[in-house]
Amino acid sequence: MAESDTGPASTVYDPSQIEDKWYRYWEENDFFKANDDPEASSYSITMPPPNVTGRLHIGHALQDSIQDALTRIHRMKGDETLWMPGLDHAGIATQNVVERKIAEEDDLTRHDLGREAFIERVYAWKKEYGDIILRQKRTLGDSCDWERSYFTMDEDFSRAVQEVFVQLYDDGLIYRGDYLVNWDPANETALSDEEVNNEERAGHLWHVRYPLVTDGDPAYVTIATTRPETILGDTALAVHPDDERYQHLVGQTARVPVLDREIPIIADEYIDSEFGTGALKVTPAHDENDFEIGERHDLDTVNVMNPDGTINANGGPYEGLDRFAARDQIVADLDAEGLLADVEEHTINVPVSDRSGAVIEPLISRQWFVEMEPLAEPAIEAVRDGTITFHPKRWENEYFRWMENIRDWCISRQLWWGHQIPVWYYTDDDGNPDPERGYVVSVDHPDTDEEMVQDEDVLDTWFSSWLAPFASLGWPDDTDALKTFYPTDVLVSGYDILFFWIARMVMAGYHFTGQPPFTEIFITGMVKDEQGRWMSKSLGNGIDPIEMVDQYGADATRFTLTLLCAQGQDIKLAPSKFEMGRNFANKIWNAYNVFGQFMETDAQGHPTREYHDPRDFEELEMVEQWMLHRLHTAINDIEDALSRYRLNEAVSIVYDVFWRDYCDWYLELIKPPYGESMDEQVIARAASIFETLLQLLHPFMPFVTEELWWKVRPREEGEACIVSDWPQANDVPHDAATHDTFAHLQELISGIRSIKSDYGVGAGTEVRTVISLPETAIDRAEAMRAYPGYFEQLARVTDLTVGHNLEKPTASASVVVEDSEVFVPLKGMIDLDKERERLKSTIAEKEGFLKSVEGKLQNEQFVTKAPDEVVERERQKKRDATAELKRLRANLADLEQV
RNA sequence: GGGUCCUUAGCUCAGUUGGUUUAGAGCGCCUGCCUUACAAGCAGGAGGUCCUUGGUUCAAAUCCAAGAGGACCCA
Repeated sequence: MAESDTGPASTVYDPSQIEDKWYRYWEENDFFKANDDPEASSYSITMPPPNVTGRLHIGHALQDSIQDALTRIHRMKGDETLWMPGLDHAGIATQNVVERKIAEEDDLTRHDLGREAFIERVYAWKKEYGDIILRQKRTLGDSCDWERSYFTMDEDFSRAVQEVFVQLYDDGLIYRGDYLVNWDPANETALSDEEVNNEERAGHLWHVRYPLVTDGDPAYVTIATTRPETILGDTALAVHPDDERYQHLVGQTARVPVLDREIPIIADEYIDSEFGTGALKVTPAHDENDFEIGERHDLDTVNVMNPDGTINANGGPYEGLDRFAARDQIVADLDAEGLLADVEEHTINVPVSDRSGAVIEPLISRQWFVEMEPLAEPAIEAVRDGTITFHPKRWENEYFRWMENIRDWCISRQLWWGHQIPVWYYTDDDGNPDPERGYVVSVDHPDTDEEMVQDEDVLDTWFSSWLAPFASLGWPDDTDALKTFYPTDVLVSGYDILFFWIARMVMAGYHFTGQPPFTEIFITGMVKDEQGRWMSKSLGNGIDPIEMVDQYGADATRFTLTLLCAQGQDIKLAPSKFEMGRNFANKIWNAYNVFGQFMETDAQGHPTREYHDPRDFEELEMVEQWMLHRLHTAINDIEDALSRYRLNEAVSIVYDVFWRDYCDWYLELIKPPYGESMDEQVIARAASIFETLLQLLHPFMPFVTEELWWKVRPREEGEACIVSDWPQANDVPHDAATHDTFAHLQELISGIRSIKSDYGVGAGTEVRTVISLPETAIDRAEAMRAYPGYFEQLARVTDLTVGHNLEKPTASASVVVEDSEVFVPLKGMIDLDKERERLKSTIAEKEGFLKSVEGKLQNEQFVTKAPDEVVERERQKKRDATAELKRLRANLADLEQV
């Protein structure tokens, strides 16, 4: 915070004074509520349901800022608008945090508690953190329909999940089997391919000698492995059939080192003769490629690992050792026995659990899978034919690549927290599932006399959240909510969950509803820290959005994030960035006072009477006409930016028109002299334009705009900014000719200010100014004569002479603006050398410009091939520059004579 | 190994389908201002081989190719 020694007149905007008040007001008036009305023109967004593991992070704030802006815009446009909130149970992540909590607080494991008691603890956690997150979203100003809020473990939602499982099973798309899966030994559960990341790590390539059973030369086959512990599960050695080095060995038998088990030597095309020694050990139970080789050659499958990553009884002497301890021990033993031929440094790709960070073990396990290819087909087609569009478009490539190479989805998890799989087993006498007797797939307990037990495992979290767009609206029932709001309009999310969630939702949408879940996909960049690193708890470099709201205000936080979010680029963020938004909110707040201080208001600051019909724009001053034209243009530009999902552009347009045009020029000019009052008509128009600007700003800065909305004129109860009509460009009068004249005048004023600054004449010092125009510029001259006050107000020009082809007064500084010349007599203050330098540098600049324009025009190719309008534009530039140069040189020559 | 993105002012980044002056913003910097809305502000300034090299074109920050550096995704 900068220390402030400002006087009592200083009014600093304090967001904390008003934000809660307005949020409560909006909620109490049901403004966020969407009505089911299948006939209505509707707009809907499914909020990516945050998971209940923790607090909101800055990425949520970014995505919410965008979604809420879209929501508010469409609400103002009169659409029946629904922003659908929800919470995700986040199976494995939530189970992890609760396990950690009970370990820390009570020194218990979930097994100590038992399933039921543990689930109770998870629900307690969910209650606490779910509430925190929803409260935090309110703090941001999210205008979602909270009454519809769902949780993926709710009864209704769970029912949808179970129905989907049954339906897919009936469709023949769910199957169960023993396959090699990604096993997370820390969580002791299977994971999907998407939950596994490959990391490059420094490792070793151990060359190991496998003794041949048959005597002879050589006595060994040497293989290379990166995971010696898997030697325990070897069931063959393999070489390439064309590899001459090994052909004679095929069909022989080798001995597994350390264990002394006998295994065959086989030939398989898969072997890469170039890698390692060209001979491969085959461990079907612990390697995907080996598994396939095993299938082809009908090899034994020996699993040597327990679910917790320790070696099991098949590992003989190594039983009970952790896999990495076993690795070290085996290497040591091999070395001792002289079976370790070589050790190389080797970079290996290690699969790592996205959740626990543990090294993943490929393990054969009985799991449930979804066959994905049939689901992918319509999802691919929808993007291909443009039914669904990505913004930015390039993400389509990622989507296609994944969809077209899709692999079956392992959906069962050996966890307690989640949707229990709707599969029921017949039991044996002890009440345990009897594998011989089979199972029934059913949402409810099958309708039989005997007791059946449900599958203990739960479903992958994403197997529920992929249903969000329709399950949140009541599917599988054919509800009015579904009819009104489904398909939804746009999905806003980060690319980190493109496959996990977004792509799967498209598949689910088509398969279960026959429709796309949404038609636009807005992919945001990710928020990184100042150095471009991912924000993480371990690095402690995260930015807490709620802290930012406390410090800078929700409006500032939202504004800044939206402004920085350009077309899917990652955002490097530092807390200081929010100053931009805070300063802007403060600017808006203070701008109101310019005219607001002259309004008659009640104790709340609300006007007590209507000043003017805001649509009556008769007899406008030049600056007012100019301002309206700027506003008109801005509305059009914003609309255009929004249609292309360029929210950062929209925000930047409204920022500029508010600050640069409305505040810097318009307000400065309508401000009355000290002590005088403001004309009522002027107040009314200022308030009216301000009102429209508030509406344009509202979707991005809802609080400060709502607060001021009530201060610009008397309102009926409920006539809030949030539900006001979105501004239409054509409702704003616009006159391009006046606009141009004023724009020219702005340049002249800037010129005068520039001269004053260059000569150290205080901005407040009064000066005389002569403006010379060509005879043809009669209208412009008249306009300037009509508004000498503009020059006085903005440049302290107290004596303005406007004429045609006027003489330059002696000892004056000059600027040339297009066809106009501005002379500021500065008797006694002018420094001739300095003025010469000024003019010379301007001339040099202009000459360079003229030269480049002439270069183009002298190019015959350009003149013949470029479009006429482009050539004409260049010719105009040449004429203008030539004329300006003439005046500049004349001014210089004039100086030389002194 | 395959793919995507990024490289523009001291810093962080905008820059639509190539042509609006010789490229913009915020922050920072320099000068002057507590000018009765705002010092979280106002006015005026300085500051750029648009990564490099080729190519396409009348015209390239923008399109194409190669290279350099960085980030990410997939295998």
